[in-house]
This record gives sequence, C-alpha cells and structure tokens, in this order.
Amino acid sequence: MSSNVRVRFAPSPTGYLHVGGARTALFNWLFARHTGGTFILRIEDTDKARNTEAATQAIYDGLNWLGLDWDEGPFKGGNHGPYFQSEREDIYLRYFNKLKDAGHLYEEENGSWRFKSLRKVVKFDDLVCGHVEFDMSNAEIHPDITIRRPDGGWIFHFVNVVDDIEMGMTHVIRGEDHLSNTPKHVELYEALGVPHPQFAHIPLILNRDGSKMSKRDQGAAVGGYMEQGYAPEAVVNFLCLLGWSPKENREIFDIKEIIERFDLAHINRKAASFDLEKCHWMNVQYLLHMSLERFTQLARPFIDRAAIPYKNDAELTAVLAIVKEKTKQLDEVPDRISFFFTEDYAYEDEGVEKALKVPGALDKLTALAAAFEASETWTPEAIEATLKGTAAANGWKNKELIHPSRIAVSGRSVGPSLYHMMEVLGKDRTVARIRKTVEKFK
RNA sequence: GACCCUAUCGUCCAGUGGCCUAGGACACCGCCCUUUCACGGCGGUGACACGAGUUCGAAUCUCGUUAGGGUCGCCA
Repeated sequence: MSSNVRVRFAPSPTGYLHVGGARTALFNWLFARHTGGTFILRIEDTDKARNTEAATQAIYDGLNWLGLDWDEGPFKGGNHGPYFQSEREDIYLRYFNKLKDAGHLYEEENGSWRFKSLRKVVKFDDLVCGHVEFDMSNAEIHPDITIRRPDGGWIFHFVNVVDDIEMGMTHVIRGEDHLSNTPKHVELYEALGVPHPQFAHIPLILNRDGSKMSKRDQGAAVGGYMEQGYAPEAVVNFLCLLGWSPKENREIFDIKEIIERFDLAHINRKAASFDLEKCHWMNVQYLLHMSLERFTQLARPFIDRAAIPYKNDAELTAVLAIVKEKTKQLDEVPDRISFFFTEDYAYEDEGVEKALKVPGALDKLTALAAAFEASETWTPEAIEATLKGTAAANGWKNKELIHPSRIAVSGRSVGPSLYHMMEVLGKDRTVARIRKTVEKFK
C-alpha cells in the first residue's frame, strides 16, 4: 500500500531526545506506515549557537533504537534534500525574496526582518483539536513575527514553513505547544500562495503530578530507557497508548497491530501524565513473553559491558533461559547471572545467617551433596526427587535443604528456580559448591 | 495578564443521549499458587471538577465558573 502522505519529524538538536519528541516521531511514523506514506527526518539546526553533534547523534540513536526508520533524511537521502536546515540557505533566500518582493516583509533598525501579519481571522481544522480560530487583527496580542536574525540566521517559523512546502508535507503532526504558532504559519502559507498542510496537534506529556515534563525529569530522556535496559518494543507500545487508544480493553499490542489500527482521529485531546510504573510493568511483560533469542540479543550488550566471562553462546543461553522470567530490566542481567560464571561468588550476609548458621544446616548440606553425587540422572525433576527424598529419609522438611542449598550454590537467597539452576550448573559443580560452602562456614 | 487547548478512579485508557448501580490496565490492599524472588489467579478500595440549562432521559449536547496545560523570543 502506498499513498501520497508525507509527514516528518523535525527535531532541533539541542539536547537529548525527549519522550515527548519520541512520541511525536512515533505518531508521525505510525501515520506514514498506516497510510503507506513517507516518513521524513529533517534536522532543524538553524540555531548555530545551540546545536551540537552529540544531540544530533542522540536523535539518530533514539529513533533507531525505537525502530522508527525514516524514508528520507540523513543517511537516506531523498529527492527533497538537503535534510539539514543549515544546508538549505539558497532555498530560504529564494522564499525570503519572494515575500519581500510581495511586500510582506520589513526590516527592523537592527537589521532583523519581520513578517507583516495579514491581520485577519485565521481559521483551520485541526485533525485532533477540531476547528480552531485565532483573531489576528490585534497587533498587540499577536505581534509580527521575526523570520530572520540581524546576522542573517533564519527563525523557526519561516524555515519550518518553507521546508514543509518544499518537502511536500501533506500533514503536520506535532506537539500541542505549536498550536498557538499555527495561525502565524497559516499566514505565511497564504502570503506564499500555497495551501497549508493538514495539522494535527497532539497533546503534551506531563509528569505524574501534572507539571510539564522537562529534560531533567525521571523518564524524560529516551537514552535512559536504552541504558536501563528497557525493551524498545515495550517503550514503543507504552508510548503509543499515551494519548491514543485502539479502543480495546487490552494493553499489549505488537507494532504490526498498532500500525493497522492507528489513526489521528482517535488521538486524545487531553495532555497525558507519564506513568513510569506502568511503562515498567509493560517492559516486564515484554521481557517475560519475548523469545529467548530476542532476550539474548537485548541482554548481550549489558553482559559484554560487564565482562561476564562466559565460554560460549550455548552456556550463556542456558543461563539466560532461567533468569529471563525474573528479569525486569536488562541492566539487571549481569548481576543475576554473575555467579554462574565464577566459583568465587560472594555470599549474601542475611541469607547466610538464616540458612547456614542454623544448627544442623551444614550436616544436612553434606548429606545432600552425597545424595547428589550418587544420583544417576541430572534433570530438574531428578534433582528435585533426590532433594526431597533426602529430606524425607532423614525426617527433614524440604525447605531445610532448599534454602541452604540455594545459598550454597549461588551465594544468594533469591534467584532462579533452584532445580533448574542446579541443572545448568551441572552435577559436579553443584556438589563441589555445596561442599566448598560447608567447609567455608564450618 | 491576553489568546488557545483541555477536564471520567492517584495514573493511562474505554464510554460519543438510554446497554453505566461507569468498564479495562498500572499502582495500592487482601487471599490463593509457590523452594526463594517473580509470574499467574481471585477479590477489594477508588472517578464522571462545579453550577445552570436542553431533553422523557446526560459522563455523553449548550453556556458559565473553576482548575490544569500551552503560546505570547532574534528557541524549536
């Protein structure tokens, strides 16, 4: 399916990619993918003083991580480039002269240029907000906008409109903070003699307490989700449901389902508060239900960064398979698996007190090690049978073996399923670790 | 302050005049499952901002008030 829909995400590289910006990008992307249109990335770097390389890179990284691929833009090219505003000087000059010749501009004493408002009532139908009217007739309420700096630099309102014309945008989907700017833009389109694109102003994202979400707020930077080990598909799913709803009473939708269902008409008009806890829950759901292959792929950078000394992928995968269901964020993985790969694992104080430093615990472990050593098969079921059999034969409770042996083989009181953990460790290492522990705490 | 947008559980959504004694999810509180921790299951607390209308009937329509957000830059 293809269509003539053309939408863009036009960030300014002045900081980190914000979740609000990411959601704007996401809604544009979804609209393009739903309609079979084209999604364009345009970098609005007109403010030389504030733009940075790092910020530009953060935009690429964030979009790539979220899976929001663009059809035209940096690295991709396209027939409407360049896609950096800093490289479009000649185009702006052309439009500037056009406006100037038509008498729409005037120069200030300091050398900046302003656009003379048409001083009429501006009306437009916003795809999200509905019919909107602004009475622009009063210059005190709506002063003429500046479009060019004394140094020749261009101002957002002007270049944004020029590029949207030149790049053939059919829809402008952006944050509601631009709604009040829109009548100015509509006037620019009119002065240029070009019909304006359709507008869709999506509500802003607020903090839990209703305040505006700013860069410093928790959960604000997309980079934070990458570092903490959220699954990108979970963050995407969460963001989709923030201000838009497929009208079904469920929460988990894969991206294909969302693309099928997405439409601008069902975007909420109300600003949404960002609930990090729900995002976290959604991430847990994704981690729990994704394939082991996907989990391994997502966890690997964290494991490598922590320099976990696994021998080969088979060994690593076997371990990941049993910690996957407990993992809530990928950045926990190195800690959750570290004890599998060293005999020099640390013992957790509280667990040692409760499970090992109790009368008889070490003797019971010794008996358990002997029983394990004598066992023929080493499957979770067999291990469980051996453990419970040992307990029963001696008149002990199962948990009198379970808790001490968990501490003995892992150093911890919490972790994966005990029998699966022992299976992955193997019989020899399990027995050796139990005996080593007995010696250590004698 | 002016202009614009908005207003359902603490939060995210459902609800577009009767199906609502308002539904789902997160969080929270019980109970159950269980070798730990989770997961899961069951149940519970909890909302139509307020006031006038319109209508036989309003969470749903209109107006006002209040509240929140946005814009008013030589930032985007």
